[in-house]
Amino acid sequence: MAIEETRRKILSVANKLFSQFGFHKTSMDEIAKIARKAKGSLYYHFASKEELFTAVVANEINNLKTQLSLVVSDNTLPADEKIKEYLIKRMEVLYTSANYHETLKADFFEHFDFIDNLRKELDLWEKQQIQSIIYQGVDDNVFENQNGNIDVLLDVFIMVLKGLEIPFFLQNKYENLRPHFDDLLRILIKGLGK
Amino acid sequence: MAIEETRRKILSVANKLFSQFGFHKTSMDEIAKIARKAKGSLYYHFASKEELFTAVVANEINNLKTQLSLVVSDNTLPADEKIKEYLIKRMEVLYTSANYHETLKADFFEHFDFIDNLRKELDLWEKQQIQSIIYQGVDDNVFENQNGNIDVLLDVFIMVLKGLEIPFFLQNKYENLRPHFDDLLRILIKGLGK
Amino acid sequence: MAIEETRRKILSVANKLFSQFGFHKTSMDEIAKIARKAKGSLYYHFASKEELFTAVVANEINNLKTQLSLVVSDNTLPADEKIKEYLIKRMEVLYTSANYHETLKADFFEHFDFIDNLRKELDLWEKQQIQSIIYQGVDDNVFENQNGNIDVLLDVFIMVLKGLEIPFFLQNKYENLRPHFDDLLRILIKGLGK
Amino acid sequence: MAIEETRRKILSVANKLFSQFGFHKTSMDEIAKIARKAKGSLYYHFASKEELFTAVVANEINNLKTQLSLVVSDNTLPADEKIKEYLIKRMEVLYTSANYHETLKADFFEHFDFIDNLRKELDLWEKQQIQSIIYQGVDDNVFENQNGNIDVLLDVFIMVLKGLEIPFFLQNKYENLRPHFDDLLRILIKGLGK
DNA sequence: AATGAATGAGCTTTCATTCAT
DNA sequence: GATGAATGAAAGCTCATTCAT
Repeated sequence: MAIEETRRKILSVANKLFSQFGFHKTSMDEIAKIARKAKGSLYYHFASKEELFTAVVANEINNLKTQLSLVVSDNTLPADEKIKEYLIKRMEVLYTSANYHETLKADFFEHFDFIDNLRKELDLWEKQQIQSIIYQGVDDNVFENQNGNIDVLLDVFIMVLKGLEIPFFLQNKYENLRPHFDDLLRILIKGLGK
Repeated sequence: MAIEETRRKILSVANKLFSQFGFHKTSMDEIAKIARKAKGSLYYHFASKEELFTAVVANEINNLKTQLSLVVSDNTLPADEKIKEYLIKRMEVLYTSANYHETLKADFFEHFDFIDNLRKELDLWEKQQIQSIIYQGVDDNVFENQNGNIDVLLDVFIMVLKGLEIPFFLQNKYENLRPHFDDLLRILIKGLGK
Repeated sequence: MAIEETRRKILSVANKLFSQFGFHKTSMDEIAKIARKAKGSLYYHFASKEELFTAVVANEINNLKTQLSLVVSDNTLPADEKIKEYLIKRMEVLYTSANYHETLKADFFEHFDFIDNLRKELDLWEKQQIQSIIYQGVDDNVFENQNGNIDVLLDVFIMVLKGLEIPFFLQNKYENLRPHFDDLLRILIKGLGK
Repeated sequence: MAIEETRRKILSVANKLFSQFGFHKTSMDEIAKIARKAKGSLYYHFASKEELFTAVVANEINNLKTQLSLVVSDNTLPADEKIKEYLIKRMEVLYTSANYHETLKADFFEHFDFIDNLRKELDLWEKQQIQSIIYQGVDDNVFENQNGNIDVLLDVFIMVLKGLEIPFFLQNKYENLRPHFDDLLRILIKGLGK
């Protein structure tokens, strides 16, 4: 119990600091001080700064998955609305998952290889989810069949989806652009739809 | 002349290293060593590491603007094709502008204020270019009038545009996704179009 | 215990080097090397070079206060002899407090604000001590009442007192001038006295 | 002419900057920039930073000597008033000779050997001046003969004189203490006098 | 399980000085 | 006489990591 408590405390403080100041500008020293733990303790629980950061990000990815699963498995929604819900929920969760942004930094920008696996796993998982929605949409005659070339449609959609992470969240334009959400989705769905 | 040569050499080496290793992992020491200049010389020409980085990015932004201007001012293209060309050219230039990616890091990620102005200026400039294309498209009856609410359309388009920077280039998926370009554009244009 | 040992070792080496070469010409590198500690260790114990220097000076000031207190509280001495003893003891202690001289540099010369507080505190403390001696002297009818304007007398005396720090010690003229001490004091006391 | 003009300009700017920021915190770069001269020009006229500083100080010492000579050679004054005038004039000139203070720093504190000669020369010169005043005073029966031991009296007086440089000027207490001047002098003269 | 003192490699930056022109 | 580009040694400081306890 005590050990779990310490680990949790460290993770919690690390989460806050990494998201506030970024990976580089957050030092192990500061995490230790704010968590009221010895610096050595951080290394007892996490082999390195990178591993600590990875653990923090893993937490948020799990949270994102949980939330999105609820949408995907909601069978009361038609495919076009479901994909809209998926997008909105995704944005909302990411908006509060500050460290996932750090993942972006790490993965895209800083060439932090140590985060790669988490990213790739999530990418794959999301692709599967959206695939299932699109298949549902094609089955239900909501989406165009795309001449059977659904994989391309899927790739494009994911591409846009992930692309939106940046302007929406990293630039802190969520509030500004939230009102345009419907327009965006209309255009995307129209592009997808029959 | 000699001074220009030195400056160019430093910029050139800095460009290569920054794009290869990122801002943080590139040290002034290494830039100096590879450029075969004294470390002090870097500081003679650039007041700080940040200023050197800024100069590198400014170069690439100017290059990007020059290339895009050619597309925008090409009056032989209809609006829908012009916007397609704009997007493609943008991707191509960015693909070879490795340090613009560093800008992204700087701006989005590390909150490097010193790059802010360059980014904002470019954002504004691009918005104006695309605005002119969309207006042309509405005038020529190629795009829907959007009930006169062209600004929203503009915001959404730019949002997608900028969002695409990430998955396409920073993940080095350019080659993978290049074949899907037409599909993406079809969907986007269809979303925009009448 | 170990930590105290390390701290003391650093302080001791810093004391020696600062007094020998001055604040500027003593580098943290050299202190570390001579103390056989890692440079990082200096920064573990002292946040900055300035703080280390301040700690060194604080030590000497405390020592000075302790020594002078013995004189002031010695009630077997009449005021004129006590003030003479005070002056002599002051000179003697300062003569071996090489880094207090650095304080002078810091305070007077280099305008090092970070030493200001220590200096001011000491100034105030000394003023109080001497004030008590002079009051005693006036009470005991050893010193002239100065028409009740003792503060002026006090200021002048302290002025001379502090002024003497320089020629006596910083110019290493202690040995040369030590023999003239009695003459100096005779003149000063005569100036003060009835 | 032009060459003299350049030299003068450099000296003038150096004087201002050294006195404002001190020797260490004034860089050759800044002197060159403010003097609107190339850095290389400073080295054409002065072999090193130290030599430039020395030249600046030499100027002020000459000025001090000139002013004090006027007092010493004024034969209308009795010795006690002359010594008072000497002290006052000395203070006044020093108060406006900011770089002489730097000399003090350099000589006393920073162990700048390169300034030593100037200091020693001035010390000797002043000792001669004051000696002549005291001899005049003894001759005129204004000062006590001190049992023929005038050298001691001389040393003590110079000691106090130089000691006063610090509290009066370097601590910027000139204005504060100017009103106490008469009291100080009264005490000193009383100590010296019959 | 936890501590925290100690480490050392690495960083950016400063600046007096040199020298070809 | 004057320039200013170039130098390189040195400085203060940071921080992830280790390890004896």
